[in-house]
Amino acid sequence: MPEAITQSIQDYLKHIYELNEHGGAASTNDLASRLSVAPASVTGMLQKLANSQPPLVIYKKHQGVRLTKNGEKAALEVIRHHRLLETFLVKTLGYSWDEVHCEADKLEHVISENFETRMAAALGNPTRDPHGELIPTADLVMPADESCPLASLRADETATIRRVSADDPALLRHLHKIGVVPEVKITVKNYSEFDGNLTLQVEGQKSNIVLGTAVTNQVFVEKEN
Amino acid sequence: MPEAITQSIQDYLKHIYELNEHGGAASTNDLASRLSVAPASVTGMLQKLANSQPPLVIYKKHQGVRLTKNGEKAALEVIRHHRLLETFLVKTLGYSWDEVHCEADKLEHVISENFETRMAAALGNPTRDPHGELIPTADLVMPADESCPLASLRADETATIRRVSADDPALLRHLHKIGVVPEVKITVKNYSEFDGNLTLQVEGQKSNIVLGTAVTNQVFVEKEN
DNA sequence: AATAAAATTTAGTCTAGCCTAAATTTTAGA
DNA sequence: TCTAAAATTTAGGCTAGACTAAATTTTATT
Ligand SMILES: [Mn+2]
Ligand SMILES: [Mn+2]
Ligand SMILES: [Mn+2]
Ligand SMILES: [Mn+2]
Repeated sequence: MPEAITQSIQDYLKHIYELNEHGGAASTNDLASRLSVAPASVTGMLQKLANSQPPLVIYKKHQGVRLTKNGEKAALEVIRHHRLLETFLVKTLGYSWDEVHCEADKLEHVISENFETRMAAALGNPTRDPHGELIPTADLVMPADESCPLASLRADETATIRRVSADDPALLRHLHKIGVVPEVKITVKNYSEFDGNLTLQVEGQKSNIVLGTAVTNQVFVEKEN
Repeated sequence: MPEAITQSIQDYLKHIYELNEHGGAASTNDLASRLSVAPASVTGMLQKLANSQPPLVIYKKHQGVRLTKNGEKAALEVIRHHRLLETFLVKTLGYSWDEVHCEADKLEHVISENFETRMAAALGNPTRDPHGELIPTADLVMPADESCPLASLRADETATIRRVSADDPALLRHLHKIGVVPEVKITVKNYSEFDGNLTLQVEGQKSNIVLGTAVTNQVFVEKEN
């Protein structure tokens, strides 16, 4: 009797996936703040997910959680929905890339497999969403990500922007305005060792721009080979 | 402090609206069967809706409920979402008219006003959904319905099909196959006073068809003037 | 290694929305 | 008009998923 994967559980799994990608295990507090829920509530849910049949996470007290294979599949299902929806909203309904996140966050739990399939086909089975994030395949495999943080580049390096890992609509609008969007080529003109600022030449833009690490850590690029 | 209109409440209001349209007040049992919920649960919810601030229904024990103006607006909001979504699914994602109901029933609670507006614009502000049902306007007014049941026609009368008020996918597929869909002209060739069967000539179809009252009561037409 | 701070868990509550069983009210038929 | 059936309401309970406050464990700092 596999227990129902509710909307709430889908949100937990999605955020655990994203936290697992970077650091190792996902901590109670990180989950609480991402989910806007009290830490005690997270503990309760993690215990439930760990004891569900089949288990969706591996949980050891005070040491955070990791997804099991089952939990990962369920997470990738939601993430695929989310990223396909974002793409669909932009391409089909003319949303801008700073508006789509909220809408997709609600729709992702509600669409059927039929909807997913039709949407993917209508979009030509895209591999990235409007922010450049990779879309898990229909059989729920996350493609390998070859990109590195823009912050890690130094003077004279050239690279192509692949993805912007930011939710903040104001930042997204700003980046769009200065041309910092996926598939655009950039060249680092200067690196400041004091504050980590990068001076960039952006393909298609007249003047150079300077970005701090708060921004350059959220932009991911692939270096020229 | 206007209380939150949850997904569950939206479903209650939508079904109360539809029951109010036909008979007068909506009964506990009718609501229970439409919502697939125990009658006792309906009673509990009706009391809550009647006591909410502002009240969404007028409820007198043992006499069913009617929507208040506030309740009607909330119901029309959901119905507008539902019918626009059905239209969108057919026009944009290639769904057939027998598939859309389930999907729209989930999405109707989740889309934003932004989504609604963009969708309506993309579709050219349609006035009817794929089944011919009228779509409430953006300011939540339900257009007047001029149609009457096909079952009320008699021999030699000619009419245009306006809407098909059926959920059953199998029936919808059948009607589609025999060309009984909105905006098609039909002529009654024969009425059988014994079983109420109608023999119809359907515009664009080679041979006549015979339909029983179980079907002709769900098809609505406008007579030739 | 000791201790203060931070993170996490436990314990106890709450609410929405459902349920069943029993009681009551309405309605229809003789 | 009486009575049986149908409809509805009341009473009492349950579960998911949240919360707060208090207890405990881990981590960081001296
Ligand atoms: Mn899917
Ligand atoms: Mn995205
Ligand atoms: Mn609306
Ligand atoms: Mn419809």
